[in-house]
Amino acid sequence: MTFGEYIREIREEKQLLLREVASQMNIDTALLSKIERGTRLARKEQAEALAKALKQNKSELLQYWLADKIVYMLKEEKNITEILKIVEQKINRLSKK
Amino acid sequence: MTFGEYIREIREEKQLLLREVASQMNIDTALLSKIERGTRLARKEQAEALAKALKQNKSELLQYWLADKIVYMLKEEKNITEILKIVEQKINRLSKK
DNA sequence: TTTTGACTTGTCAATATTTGTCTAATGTAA
DNA sequence: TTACATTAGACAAATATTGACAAGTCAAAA
Repeated sequence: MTFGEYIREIREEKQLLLREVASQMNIDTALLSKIERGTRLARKEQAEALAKALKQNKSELLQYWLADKIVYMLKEEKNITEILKIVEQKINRLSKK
Repeated sequence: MTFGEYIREIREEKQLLLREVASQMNIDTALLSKIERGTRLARKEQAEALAKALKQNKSELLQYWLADKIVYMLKEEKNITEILKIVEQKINRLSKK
C-alpha cells in the first residue's frame, strides 16, 4: 500500500471529506486528491499536517512517508534487494562510528 | 565508504587526474572534485560516465551510486532500521503482484 | 433530467532547487 | 618561486516542484 492509499483509507474510515482534511492542512482539495492518488508526492510538512488532521502518530506516519519515497526511487531498478543490502551495510558502518 | 570516496579511490589507484576523468565526462574539474568530496551528488548520467572513464562495471557502480543516495536521504533519521523494514515490506508486496 | 456535491484532471505561473562553470584560493612538490 | 592539482565560493541558467485555479467526471439526490 502506498502512502497515498494509506491516508485515503484512514480518511475514509473517519468519514472525512477531502475538502475537510485539505482545509485543515491549508492546501487545495485538488492537491490532496493528487497526493492520495500518488500523482503528487507530499512534502514533509504536508505529511506532518496529515498526521495531525487524521490524528495519526506523527513519526509513524512520517516513517511510512519516507519509506514510500524510497520505494519510489527504487521501483524501476532491477536489483533492488542487492541495493538495499548495500544500503544496510553503509548504514551499519555509519552507526558504528 | 561513500560513492565519492569510492570513485576517488579508484581514480587514484589508476593514477588519473581529476582533470583527465572530468574531461572524459565532459564536466568541469571542480564539479568532479565536489562529487568525490560529497559536496555534490552525481547525476545518474555522470555515474555512468564515471563507470566508463574508470572502466568499472556500470550497473554495479550505479547500484552503489543509488545506495548512496538512499543513505543520504536516511542519514538524519532516527529509526532507519524500521524505515528500511517498511521499504522491504513494500517492495516484497510489489514484486508479488 | 437537472442539480448538487465530491473528487479528479490539466495547466500554469511562481518558487525553489539543482546544475555547471568561472574565478580565485589553497595546497604541494620540484 | 613556479607549475600544477585540487578545492571553495559565487553566480546564472536550467530544471523541477509547488500550489492554485478552472474545467471536467461521476454518482446520487431531487
